Amino acid sequence: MNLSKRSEYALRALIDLGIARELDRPILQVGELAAKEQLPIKFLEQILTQLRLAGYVETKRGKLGGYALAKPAARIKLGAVIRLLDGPLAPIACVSQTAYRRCTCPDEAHCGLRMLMLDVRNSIARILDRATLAQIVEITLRKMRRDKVPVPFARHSFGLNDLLSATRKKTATA
Amino acid sequence: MNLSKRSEYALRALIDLGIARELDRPILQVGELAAKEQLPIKFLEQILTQLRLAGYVETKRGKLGGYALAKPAARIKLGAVIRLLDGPLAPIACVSQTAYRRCTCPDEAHCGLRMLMLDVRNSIARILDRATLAQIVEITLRKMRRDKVPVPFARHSFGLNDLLSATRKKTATA
DNA sequence: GCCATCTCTAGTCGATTAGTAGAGTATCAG
DNA sequence: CTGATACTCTACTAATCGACTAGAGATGGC
Repeated sequence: MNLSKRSEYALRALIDLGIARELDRPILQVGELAAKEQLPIKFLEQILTQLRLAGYVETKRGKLGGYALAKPAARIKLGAVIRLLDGPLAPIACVSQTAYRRCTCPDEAHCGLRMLMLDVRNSIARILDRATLAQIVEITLRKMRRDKVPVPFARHSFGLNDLLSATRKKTATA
Repeated sequence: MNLSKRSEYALRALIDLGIARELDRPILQVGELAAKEQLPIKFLEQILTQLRLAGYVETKRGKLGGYALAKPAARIKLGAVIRLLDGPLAPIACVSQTAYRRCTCPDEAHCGLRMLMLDVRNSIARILDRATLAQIVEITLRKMRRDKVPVPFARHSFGLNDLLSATRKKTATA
């Protein structure tokens, strides 16, 4: 019943991107993400590319480039992300809704194991297909604030870039 | 979120043993099990040995030997069987109750992914740790009878052995 | 044009999965 | 007591997968 590292890293990165956007830092570089989550940078890069091809993130190259969510966090279902990277949620293929495959048991309709696993798969899918990135981000932020933990990606180091983008934003929304 | 073939075969074999016992055929040979479930015989043998070492089945060697459940089906929790063969139920180690291990995320208490996966793991465990072999066997048998499907392992071929054991049984219970 | 950043392709290395093979040992019928 | 039958134990393997690593290439801002 394992989640692969691939999926784990993908979700952690997406959550970070969601948090960052919430804090008005829509773009993060792969290096920042890797540092914050302690992930191997090149591996994470691959994963982000996969997320890009699937339309979850978009990228900007060159200086001040990076990765950003490509759509509203509320429209990113975590189940779909896991399916993209790890394949079906179902423990065995004969109970998968999205990638059904017959198993070797002689009579599927009366297979006790199948009934049980169908139950498990529905339970997993109910959670993961309902959960959106926005929900996770919101809960995470709320918990961090409640516990007075420093929130990541907040712009505490005011370098030139930060000042510039802050100014740009203010004038834009004004 | 995969169940390994190992676990799948183990559960199918246990269910068969449970059904067989219910039909007064407490002992099945590995060949019968493999034939009914279409499994590679030597692989299944290995798995059954593992189940024996863990106390789920017991064996009789020699002619008329085979495998039988070593305890009441009601006391066999399917979650425990899967844990034995596949390891923890949890999708990631940092939410496992039986085999917790810290993950690399910087702050476990405020990790959104962890909260989500904890939910998933509890959901899986709730099903698999409650489900007993007896329940599965009962449901399976009921379904097969309701649909008038021929029940496996019923003694329809009356060979000498069957007659003998039937007689023995009658005299014993009389 | 320079540098930071993403992009693409390939390779690596160990672990795991799903088996096979075969000699050994216990049991029971006859 | 002997032979057939069935489990037991150890070893091996081939393929796949998971989790990276490496490095040259493309792109964009300044």
